[in-house]
Amino acid sequence: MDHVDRVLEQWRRERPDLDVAPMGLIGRAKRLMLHLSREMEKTWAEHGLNAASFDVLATLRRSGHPFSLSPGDLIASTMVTSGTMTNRIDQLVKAGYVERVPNPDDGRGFLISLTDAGFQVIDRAVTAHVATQEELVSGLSAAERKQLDALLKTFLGGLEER
Amino acid sequence: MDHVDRVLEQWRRERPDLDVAPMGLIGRAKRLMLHLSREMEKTWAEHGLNAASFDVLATLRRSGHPFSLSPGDLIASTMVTSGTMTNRIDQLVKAGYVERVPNPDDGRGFLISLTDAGFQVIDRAVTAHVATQEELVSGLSAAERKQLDALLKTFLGGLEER
DNA sequence: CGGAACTATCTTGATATCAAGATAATAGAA
DNA sequence: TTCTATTATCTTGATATCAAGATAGTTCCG
Repeated sequence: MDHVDRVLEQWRRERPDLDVAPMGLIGRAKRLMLHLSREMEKTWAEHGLNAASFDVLATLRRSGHPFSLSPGDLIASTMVTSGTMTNRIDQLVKAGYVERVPNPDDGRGFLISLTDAGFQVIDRAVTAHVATQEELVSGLSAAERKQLDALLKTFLGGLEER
Repeated sequence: MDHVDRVLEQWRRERPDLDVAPMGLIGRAKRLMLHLSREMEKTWAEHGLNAASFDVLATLRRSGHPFSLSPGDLIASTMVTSGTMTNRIDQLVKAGYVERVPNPDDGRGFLISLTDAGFQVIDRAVTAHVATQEELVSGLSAAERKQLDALLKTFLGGLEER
């Protein structure tokens, strides 16, 4: 009997005409992400980062050498608007973690490039982040993790193929 | 090979020292919630609501007669700060969906009470919302839903019991 | 009873985000 | 080439949120 069960119980009493099973599923997923996000946020904070800055730096880092992507590439990877990305990049430039260099192939744009400091901070942060994630999933057995991952993939696949 | 698989592949190439399996699981859950949230938002918008206002009105509605809770109760249910709740209530008062009445048992506080208009809008909105959720989970079989719900409950239980 | 500690809510100031529009450069058709 | 449509990015204005502090009322100890 968790929080979601109590919510469903209330709805069944008040609106017995509704089938609230999908609400339970989605409600648990939402609440789960809330917990996970808050825990991961702590790890990022230990490295002076937050979800936004980690997201951008990690995208650059994992893209491999020369650790440079256009704002447009970053927007596509991170699913935020252009205004949001401009703001994120401004802050990372101010922190000295990335540089804006003119895009040699397109005079309208820039390439956002990890600095040495940026590379170092994200490499340390991602190591800690992976350890935090391992800790967060430690309540599930290996079999459960595999099963859950497969179900999430199926679910996500149905939504992304539209 | 979905978006998350591509991210993991990049990390395995760049940081083969890291075990990124938990990142895959959490990444899929996050991306799933992003899709689900955006779809549910559309339904709320059709009723002039958003996630915040739906959240408050639904909490009042499912609490049952007399559809009144204190701001403190609403804060506890919705996991937001007091400043956020004050703002949400202000907007709902302005929209005519709730009223602030002095709490007869505690002179410091108020009770937030659904108006008739508020009751009607949330009752219609929640009906549509449940239909949207049913549609969103339709890519999973009944057995898959049950299995997923059980795994999420286990996962969430491990995190909430701390 | 009187005052210290606590509680409920609101206020303030800062931040992140988005949608829509502005700006500047590129690409493609005639 | 030259004009138009498109694209990449930044700017602007509005909104939601949070953390920290202010305010007013309640509780409880002595």
